Amino acid sequence: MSQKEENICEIRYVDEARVKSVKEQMLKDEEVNGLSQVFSLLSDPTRIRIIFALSKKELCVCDLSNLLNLSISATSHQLRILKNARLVKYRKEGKMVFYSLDDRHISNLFNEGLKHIRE
Amino acid sequence: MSQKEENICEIRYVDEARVKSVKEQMLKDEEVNGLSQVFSLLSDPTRIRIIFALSKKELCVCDLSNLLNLSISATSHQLRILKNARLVKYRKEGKMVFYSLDDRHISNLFNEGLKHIRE
DNA sequence: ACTATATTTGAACAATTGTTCAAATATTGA
DNA sequence: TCAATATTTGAACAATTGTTCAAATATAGT
Repeated sequence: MSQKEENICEIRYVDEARVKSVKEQMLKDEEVNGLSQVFSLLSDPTRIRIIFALSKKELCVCDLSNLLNLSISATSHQLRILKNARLVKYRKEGKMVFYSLDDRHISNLFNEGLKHIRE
Repeated sequence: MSQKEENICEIRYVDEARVKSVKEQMLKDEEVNGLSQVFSLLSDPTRIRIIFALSKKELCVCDLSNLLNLSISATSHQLRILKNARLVKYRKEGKMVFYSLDDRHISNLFNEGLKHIRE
């Protein structure tokens, strides 16, 4: 985040008014970080497949692992990340833990992404 | 991507029908990769700010660099990534290069993300 | 209590990525 | 052609991240 001042085009920029105008509308840091976090969560292929699967059905770790052809450990690690971000919730039934989606916004975001790539 | 078979819950999974049903609806690899790429592009704070800025106004590299308080080099690197992904386009005017958004889907995705974090 | 099953967790490793620095292009005006 | 400005590029470095492996919990049945 730190950089030398002389490297930031401080000499003369072309349209000061334009820069100022955009600067005033610019997103707050917390908004930028929030966006970054959500998009990061959705940027991993494994998590994408998990979210898609859970959008269809509630599944236990073992079923998910099988479905995704992924080790149980890796599946669990990713589920924890999604759980911490409150994108999924879980329910215990005996030894098994069932996961399901826990965010009504995420499907919209996800589908908007699908729309984009299918164009 | 490679893992030992015995680690993938091959012994017995609980609801074979459920797994099968989801498996049949599962996203294609290319769709997963496509989604991953788009969300990755949107997951970096600097690129988020660039996209937001360009959604307001066409800007040259120098102006953008100034606006973001980022080195010109770093700005240019990120612009190239966005250009390669066809999210931004550019226009040369003398020594200067002006960038602007080049994807009508991206604003929707972006705004859906904003909706999510603002909830 | 003991065993088997289901899941979680921590450490380590490899791969990816964003920024910096230095050098290279590109364009304009003198 | 020379100097100045605007941008691009490549290499290197640090930081982040996803998977694996091994070990730890947790739960149920015997």
